[in-house]
Amino acid sequence: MIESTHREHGGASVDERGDADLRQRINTRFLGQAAAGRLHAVANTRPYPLDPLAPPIELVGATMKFCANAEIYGEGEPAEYFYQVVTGSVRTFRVLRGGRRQISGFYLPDDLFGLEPGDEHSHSAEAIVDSRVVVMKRSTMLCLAARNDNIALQLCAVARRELARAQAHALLLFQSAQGRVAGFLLDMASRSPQGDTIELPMSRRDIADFLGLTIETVSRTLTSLESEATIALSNARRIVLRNRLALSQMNA
Amino acid sequence: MIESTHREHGGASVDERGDADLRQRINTRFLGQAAAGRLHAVANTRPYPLDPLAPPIELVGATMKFCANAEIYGEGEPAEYFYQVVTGSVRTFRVLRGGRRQISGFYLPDDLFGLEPGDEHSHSAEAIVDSRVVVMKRSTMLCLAARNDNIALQLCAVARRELARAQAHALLLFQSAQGRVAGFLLDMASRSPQGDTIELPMSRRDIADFLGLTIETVSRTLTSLESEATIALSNARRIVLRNRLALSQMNA
DNA sequence: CGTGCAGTTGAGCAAATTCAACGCTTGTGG
DNA sequence: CCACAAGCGTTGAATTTGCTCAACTGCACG
Repeated sequence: MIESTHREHGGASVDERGDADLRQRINTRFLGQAAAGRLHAVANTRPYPLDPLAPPIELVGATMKFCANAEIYGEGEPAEYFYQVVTGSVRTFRVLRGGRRQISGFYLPDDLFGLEPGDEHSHSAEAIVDSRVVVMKRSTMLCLAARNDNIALQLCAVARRELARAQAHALLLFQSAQGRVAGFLLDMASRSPQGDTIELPMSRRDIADFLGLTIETVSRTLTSLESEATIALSNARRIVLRNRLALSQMNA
Repeated sequence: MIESTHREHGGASVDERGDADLRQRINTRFLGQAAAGRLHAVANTRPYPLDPLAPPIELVGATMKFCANAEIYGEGEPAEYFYQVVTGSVRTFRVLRGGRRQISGFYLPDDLFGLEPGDEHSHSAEAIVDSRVVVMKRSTMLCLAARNDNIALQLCAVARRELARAQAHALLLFQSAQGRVAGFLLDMASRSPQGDTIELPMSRRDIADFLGLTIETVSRTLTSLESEATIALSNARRIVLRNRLALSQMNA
């Protein structure tokens, strides 16, 4: 009964094998979530049909589904879990004074996220498109880490990777609009399974809020790059890199 | 003989208790350093008199002295050590295409630095003013960590703090010139021992390269803040916060 | 066949950079 | 002691960049 309720209202579902505590938390979280309607995230938050297939549990945790724009966690909440994208994609962000939004990272399949410097989330996380996410209890991981040095060091490695990502982001923000877009495209391409073809899951607004630009500037920069034959825009969400060298020269 | 050589040419010295391996490395490093003369860091790199007093070793390591603008480590070098500021201050940075420089962080007494995501330094580090720095061998720390879970978790904590710092930096870079300067001042004040009075160790160029602005914009913004009575500039390197509220409103 | 949303394009404007000059302090040498 | 060069910081004017506001296109959905 509880499960059917959150399926109708929450935009998130948990596979059957999740433990009771986790399910409880998920229900309390997502019952109130659809009504939140935060900035830029009001549309398309509809119930999502429960996937009958249980996806493989990659680590200690349960797999959850989030439909597009559903909140995974919110800024200020206690950071009790780690997350890993299975399918789909996720954005993490903060909302600044004046309603502006800073997206701090995009997470694609296999990426880990939710590792916060403190005990509570300094960012919010939302699914960009319908996504499956593995949820791991942080205390369980730390408990394992206490018994297994290797896991502790792996956690360390995750933190360091996240640090590298944040530094790369700062590097992007140092540059001109063209440099930022070029760097973003190169990064996305390096994470894309299809080499030079990028399938963007996120909107222009997301890109703009990640790069610290306006959607107009992002759009103009992309069309300018296309007119120079540096990239090709098959459609708005599908970009092919035609001249990586030119892009890297704009970036660094 | 080796020691006298590096004292004359290197701008760095190591206290007597440093182990032989460390001394060897330091000598090879700093013999060639004075001639490097990198961007923005050519002036005032003279020999520094050896301090006869051995400062307390706070962690597993040796204390070294660096005179103003001396290089502590360089981008691309293997990251074999962690560092902690004892006195003075340190900047870490990368040099971008076109000769621009991105300062990624300022480190004041007690701050740890040199924790890199990979096995080699992704940034360079330089003393801003004459400084004393504790140097700890990374492998020693990791070895300790392997035997002591607590140390492993502490290393994790350091990484997470560094992550928070990088995220805060990205947040700064998202804002207007005024917002960046305001955020910078608030951060420096929060790390200052004297409350509202900030004694800046770094030049306008350093600040500009940290905030992604030009020195002119930094200067203009500061004088503008002073004319609004938000801050007072006793002299160029000494700033007093007069209206923290106004600053925080500009920042977030 | 509208309606609504995402994306693009254009014109005018504000913000920050560039280029240039100037003041202040400091250290050097006559 | 003064003259003077060198750095650092500030100020001004012109230019460039990216933003704001607005219109318009294309596509998906009902």
